[in-house]
Amino acid sequence: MSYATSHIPLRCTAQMRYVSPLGSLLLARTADGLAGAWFEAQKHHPAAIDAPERDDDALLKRAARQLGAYFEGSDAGFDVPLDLLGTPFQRAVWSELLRIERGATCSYGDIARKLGTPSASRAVGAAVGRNPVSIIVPCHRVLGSGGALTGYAGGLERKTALLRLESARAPVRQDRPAPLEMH
Amino acid sequence: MSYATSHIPLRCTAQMRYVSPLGSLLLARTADGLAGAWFEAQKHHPAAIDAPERDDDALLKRAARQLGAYFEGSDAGFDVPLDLLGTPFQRAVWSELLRIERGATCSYGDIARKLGTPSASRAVGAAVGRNPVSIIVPCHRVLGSGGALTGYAGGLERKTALLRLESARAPVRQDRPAPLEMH
DNA sequence: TTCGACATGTCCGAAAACGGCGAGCCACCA
DNA sequence: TGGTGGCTCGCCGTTTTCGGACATGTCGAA
Repeated sequence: MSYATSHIPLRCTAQMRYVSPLGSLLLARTADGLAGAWFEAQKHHPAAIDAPERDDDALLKRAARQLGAYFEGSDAGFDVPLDLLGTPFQRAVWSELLRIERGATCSYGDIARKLGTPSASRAVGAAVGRNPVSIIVPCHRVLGSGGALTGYAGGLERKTALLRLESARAPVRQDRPAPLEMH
Repeated sequence: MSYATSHIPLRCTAQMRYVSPLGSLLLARTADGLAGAWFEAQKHHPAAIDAPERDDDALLKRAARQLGAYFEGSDAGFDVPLDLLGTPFQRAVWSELLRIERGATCSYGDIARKLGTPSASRAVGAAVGRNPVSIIVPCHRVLGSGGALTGYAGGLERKTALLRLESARAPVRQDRPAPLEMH
């Protein structure tokens, strides 16, 4: 059977919707932790999650609260337990993402080197793109080696907005300052 | 992801071993019912089931008890709730199996015709071979159109033994009466 | 500088292979 | 003749296999 993200929904025990300034997010948890945070209609969004919608779930509520603080500019960070379901390689990549500090960025090749497979930068790109927990697992902090945005499952506009919010010394050209909300 | 039987273990919540006169059976259940009963080392036996071994599970205990009665010759039948995980076609085939009464047999083509796909007898054979719940879902009652045994995931000897136990007017040639246990 | 060729893990679609079949045909024999 | 047994071929759902495509980056050749 495939390892694919499509098997995440099978393990989920509850889900909840959180409305962010950048659009609605679907949060999902397993018995062990937060397993998903997908923008509506983003790439690789799971088809359907066979789990009850629970606005009273403690873990999901905490995640939503911390996301709210994040979007208001707090740099308190996140401490929700995660349950990242994927292949060993993907989990290794996602673990590296968690070590990128707010305001910092790195390249796909940097991660490949840290994992000990320096030629796997392209595979790293694929794995980063499959990150199931947007924002909290900061896949938006990974850029091309030249500083190009190169891609984001939720759309490049959201990636730009997140980096700007984090005051990253963004290698992102901005002709004019744009509002946080996407047009 | 594949529909294959290999995803059954993912849903299982408990397992238990039952020792029958024809060999040891691994019983497994999901939240919804009995999902598997496999002979040791039979064809298509799932690799590993990530669920606790619970000898006190009510549903599994009931299944084991009814299997015990079955092997002692009782014709009380089974009333354990089942959760048969498979493709729509497989589930349709397995449902037909449940309608074959004890002591009766039918052919693969018969089932294909009942399903409205009279030319799919070969596909029926494949589906019957994947039956996850041996004995209780009586896949051993299906023979070739000429009465030949043709196959059994647990081995033809067990198929013969089960039919003999059920006193099916077996189209099975027996040179000499054999004991129920396999040699 | 620019261009092309690779390396790398995983997913996805298409295509081929694989069976717990069964009908039809033919050879062979009383 | 009629019956039997072996062989071939079509059938169809599922599994397996295979070839690209990717949120890239390094290296060598022109």
